[in-house]
Amino acid sequence: MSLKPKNISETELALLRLLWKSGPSTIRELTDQLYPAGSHSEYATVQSLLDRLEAKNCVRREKQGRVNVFTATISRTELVSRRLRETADALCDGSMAPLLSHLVRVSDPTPEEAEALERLVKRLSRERSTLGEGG
Amino acid sequence: MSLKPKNISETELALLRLLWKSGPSTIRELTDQLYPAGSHSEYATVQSLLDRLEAKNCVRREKQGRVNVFTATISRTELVSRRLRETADALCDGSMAPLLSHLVRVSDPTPEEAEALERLVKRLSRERSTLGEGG
DNA sequence: TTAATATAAGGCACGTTGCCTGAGTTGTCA
DNA sequence: TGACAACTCAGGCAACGTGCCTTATATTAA
Repeated sequence: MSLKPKNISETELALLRLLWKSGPSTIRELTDQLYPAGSHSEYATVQSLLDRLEAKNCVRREKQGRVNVFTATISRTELVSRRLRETADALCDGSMAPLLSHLVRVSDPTPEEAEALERLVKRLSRERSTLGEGG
Repeated sequence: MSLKPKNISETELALLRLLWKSGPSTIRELTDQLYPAGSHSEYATVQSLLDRLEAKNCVRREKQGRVNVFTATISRTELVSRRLRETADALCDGSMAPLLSHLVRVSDPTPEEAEALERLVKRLSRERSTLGEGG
């Protein structure tokens, strides 16, 4: 499983965002948020999207009474990590360093942010031992 | 044009990588690198890919004599930038900060790299005025 | 001329994506 | 009981992207 993390489409991501924001939800709750005027067909659309997200190991369904409650099984951070790695692999020979330096350069850093980064780096050198988990 | 920067596929990216490495090239040269045993059909495949890259404003063709010479019109850095922005928009409400802090955390920094980062940050506070070009 | 090479135009099979229909199941209420 | 609503599941469809290929048309060299 999870040999090749399949791509997640825009609409699927919209559902994940809802799940991250609202926590475990039913199809009905998700449909009402994604398609406020949604009828049966929109409901089925959300179901299809959830089916595919489940196949991609991004959500888990759980029968509660007679309804399914869906929970995100992948975190925002995990997806961020995955996308950064994909970018590094595709464009930087797998190295994250160019991404990092690029971000530092273009992230429109105010003086305070630059300071924060500096603090982050300093904190890093203390916490180094507890890290190393790349997700 | 370039309203919505279209996605660039894996194979298209392979061509861009060649153009970045070798500079302006003919279809023949690109085909020989991408499909070492390539015949007519592979040549046409490369042509299709270049057509699409041209439509996406990623390469430019220029007739030199009777052959077309293709040049990348988008840089690796530009693509990195675009992908980071897409990730930030899709997952972090448009903010680059989470990407940055994530990268700092997971980029498996050795003490030397941490130092380098620190230097980067310091250099940043000096160079800040000359930056701000994001695209 | 013939042969080789470059180009252009167009199509094809396959997978993904967003959306939808139809049928069956379960629960509620008169 | 029967009518009705809501939930679920199976399946399909059109549009698009992608990688690949064929055919036809120039252009050049032998």
